[in-house]
Amino acid sequence: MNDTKLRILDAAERLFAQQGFDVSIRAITDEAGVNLAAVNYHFQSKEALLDAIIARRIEPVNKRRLEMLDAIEARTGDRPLPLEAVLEAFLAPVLEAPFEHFKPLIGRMYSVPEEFIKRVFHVHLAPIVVRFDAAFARALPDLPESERIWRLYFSIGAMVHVMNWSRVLRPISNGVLDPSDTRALMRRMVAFAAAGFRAPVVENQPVHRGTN
Amino acid sequence: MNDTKLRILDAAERLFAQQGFDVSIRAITDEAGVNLAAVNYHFQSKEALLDAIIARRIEPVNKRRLEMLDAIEARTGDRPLPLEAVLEAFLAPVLEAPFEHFKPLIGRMYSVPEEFIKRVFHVHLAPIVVRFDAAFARALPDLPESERIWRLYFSIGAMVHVMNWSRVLRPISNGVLDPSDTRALMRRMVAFAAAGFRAPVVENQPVHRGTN
DNA sequence: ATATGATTGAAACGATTGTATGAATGATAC
DNA sequence: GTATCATTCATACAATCGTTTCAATCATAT
Repeated sequence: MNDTKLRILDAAERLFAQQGFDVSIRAITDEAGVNLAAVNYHFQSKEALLDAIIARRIEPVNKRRLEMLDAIEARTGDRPLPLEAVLEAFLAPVLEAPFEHFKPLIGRMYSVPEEFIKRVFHVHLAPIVVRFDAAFARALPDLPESERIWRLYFSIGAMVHVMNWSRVLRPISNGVLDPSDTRALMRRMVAFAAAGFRAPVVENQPVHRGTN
Repeated sequence: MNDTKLRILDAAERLFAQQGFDVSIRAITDEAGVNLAAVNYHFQSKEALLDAIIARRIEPVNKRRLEMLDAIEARTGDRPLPLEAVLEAFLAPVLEAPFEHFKPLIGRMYSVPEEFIKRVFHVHLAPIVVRFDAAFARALPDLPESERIWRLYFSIGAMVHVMNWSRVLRPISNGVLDPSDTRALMRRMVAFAAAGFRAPVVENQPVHRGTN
């Protein structure tokens, strides 16, 4: 790939992750050390640049997620899929992605349902969600569909929230939370989500209010 | 309160919830049917207006959360706090808030850790989190502190994510998810988070990869 | 009725935004 | 070496931004 084009991608990714998606093109080209017009030359517009940045990082992560899921299904045969393994296939490639600014970048992306993000969702996210929902159905055949999808979204929410606050979790928790240990974080999240997925389905009655 | 000031608050809240925080002051004053200069007259700046909008909605919700927690503690005495009830006190006032644009508004707010949102966090959110963390500690006395705080953040993430995507959850789930039934949603989330809180603490070893 | 202070109004400010233009420079093929 | 195409450059454009100014209008108290 062209050198300036790469420099723009890297600089824009860095600034988007640090300051949000409303960084000016001038700030990007300054950071990249290239001319102002280079963005509209190599990409058509600022929005297309953003698409390219997201795609560059999401694609390999999604590829890894599907690879891990394929491996699980291959070695499981016709038996129910192991829930923790499916969760790991869904979470680990994201939480442990080797891209420096991936967490805040994706965290911001997930949380701003503007027009452009709906497009990103349909292109990059929806196929993954559909594929994994089928896997969760195979892991929990007795769980009703709506309950299963709700719990998948709860799990995604936990993941996104940690990505979003990864830079501030340590200070605001007085150092108790350490998001840099991605392996331990992944195990914690898998344990939490797996238990949530296996929770008894709530009936149409008030929640328990008595003793523990 | 002054009429124009109220109209600005309502219009800005509506537009912020619908379009995000980068709505122009002109769009707000047009929507409110007031003069452009009214925003900088009644509030000092656009940022102060945003503070006022957030505070107006968060304060009564937090008040309700603490009331419910107080009631739980009062009727529990020295015994361990009932986990589901504490979760309900934390989640219900948010999920069932009677403000029309509350969900997308708070959803956006939680997910944009800009400078202003750090201030909002310290003013409105941190005291609540500290208070409820103590309650969760009383509900789960054997759960290590770091694990407890992680799981609280996972639960907050599930809540925020649903708030953030409340307007699109139904279409992208083909109508399976219905966020408008806040009572049922609250029960589902309590069941999910409670099970997550009670999950066995993960050891320092790879997650289970074998059969289910 | 008149004075006083609060509020509203129209207009303009300087700064910044994304994008477009056309000349200058670069590299590559013949 | 020269022609051809891709790339870079400085500059300008029109639009929009948050904020300020100051006169006009309103409400209220005396």
